[in-house]
Amino acid sequence: MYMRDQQSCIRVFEDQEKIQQYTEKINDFQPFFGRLAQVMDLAGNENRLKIIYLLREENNLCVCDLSDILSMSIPAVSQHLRKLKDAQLIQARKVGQTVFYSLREESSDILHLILAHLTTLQKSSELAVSLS
Amino acid sequence: MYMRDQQSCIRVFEDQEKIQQYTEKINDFQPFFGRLAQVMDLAGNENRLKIIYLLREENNLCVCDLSDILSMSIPAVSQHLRKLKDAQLIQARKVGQTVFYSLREESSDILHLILAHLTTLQKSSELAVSLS
DNA sequence: TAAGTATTTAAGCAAATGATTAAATACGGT
DNA sequence: ACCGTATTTAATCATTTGCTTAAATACTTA
Repeated sequence: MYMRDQQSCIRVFEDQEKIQQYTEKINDFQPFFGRLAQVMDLAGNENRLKIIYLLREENNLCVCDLSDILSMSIPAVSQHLRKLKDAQLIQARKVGQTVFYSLREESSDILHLILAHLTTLQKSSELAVSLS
Repeated sequence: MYMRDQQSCIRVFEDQEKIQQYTEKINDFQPFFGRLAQVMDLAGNENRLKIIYLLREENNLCVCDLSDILSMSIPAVSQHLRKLKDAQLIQARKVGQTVFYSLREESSDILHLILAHLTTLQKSSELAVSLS
């Protein structure tokens, strides 16, 4: 009498073909899922999301500005900016001793969708307020 | 001679008014940032992103199906599903001893934008392949 | 070249994450 | 009632995250 592997699926009624089809699809588009998940993960931190938002609103903010607006320490902001830069979502431009950050034009398409969505939410919220 | 707080900003040339304006804006829309970051964070895990994608393609998949397709252990899948359910992004329907999961209609708007974007990437990728 | 300012980097740490394994629960058929 | 199947839950653990503090770097100006 052998011990069954409790961790795997046993069910009889499964659409083996459909499973196979999706397995392939997932594999084929693996790079998309990887990059997309990376961007979402970065935007999934509230402070980082705010940074992204602010950089879109005002395209040249320095570390100090972000620190003031978000009430975060300078190193904390700097470390978030580094991650965003490593992922090619933002770029830095140094002027004197000040470093201005901005969104990269070629940053992820999905980032622009997200930002556009945020703006939509804001607009509709402002409308609601102005009507009340 | 007092010790200056190295952690805060000192600069003279700052647009105090702009800083103030954005500080308020960020505060006003805090709930949006919170929810949006939550959704992005959930979608920011590659396996979870794939689960979301699959649930959109095939609206009734059980834990076993997802486990098979993604080559993940059943408990791992189950725990991801729990997080998505807690965040109101998906729902469960029990039939016998099988639990079918599906995207909630009222799930986040941004989730649909993201999925639509994924589909777009796929389509253009398939087109590229078919032309080559 | 010394002092001040803006930023980055490094080290340390508490908390969160995502998996694994084992046990519990729920339901169906015999 | 018992056994098998589907799923969840709990305990555990290594890894990652995001902050803090302190030190290093870079640039400006007196």
